[in-house]
Amino acid sequence: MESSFKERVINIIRLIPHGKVASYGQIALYAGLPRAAREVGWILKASKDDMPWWRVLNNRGRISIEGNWEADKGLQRKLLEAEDIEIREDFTLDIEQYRWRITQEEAKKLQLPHEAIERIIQKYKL
DNA sequence: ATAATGACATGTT
DNA sequence: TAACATGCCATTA
Repeated sequence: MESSFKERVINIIRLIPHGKVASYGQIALYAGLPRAAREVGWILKASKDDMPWWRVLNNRGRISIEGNWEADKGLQRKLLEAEDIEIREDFTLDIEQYRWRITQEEAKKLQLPHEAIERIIQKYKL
């Protein structure tokens, strides 16, 4: 089953350009469910082959993959470093320095909910 | 149908 | 700054 929320999340993540990153909550906000950061994680896990999953981090600038994902954790750092993003020893980074911001044109093209647009403007200064 | 879980976020200590 | 609590909501059990 494919919810429109899921499709929006996938489309949004695909817009993140080389060398930029976004947080789970930020993606959820763009997709219209501001408090559904965890769902973005679910979608990433299920569709990691269809999008640049490594450009999505938690809002504290930390690579969140733990446990069984240890292998991918190292891979994520490698992929980010390959895009000239500096990662510290403890897998953290200065997310604000690299945070991607959606453009009005992109938001319009994705037909994001009007509510979402307002929240984006308020929080991330679209 | 209810309860637990999770690649999270935010506010309070 | 870091640990803990609470909120979220789709997915699992």
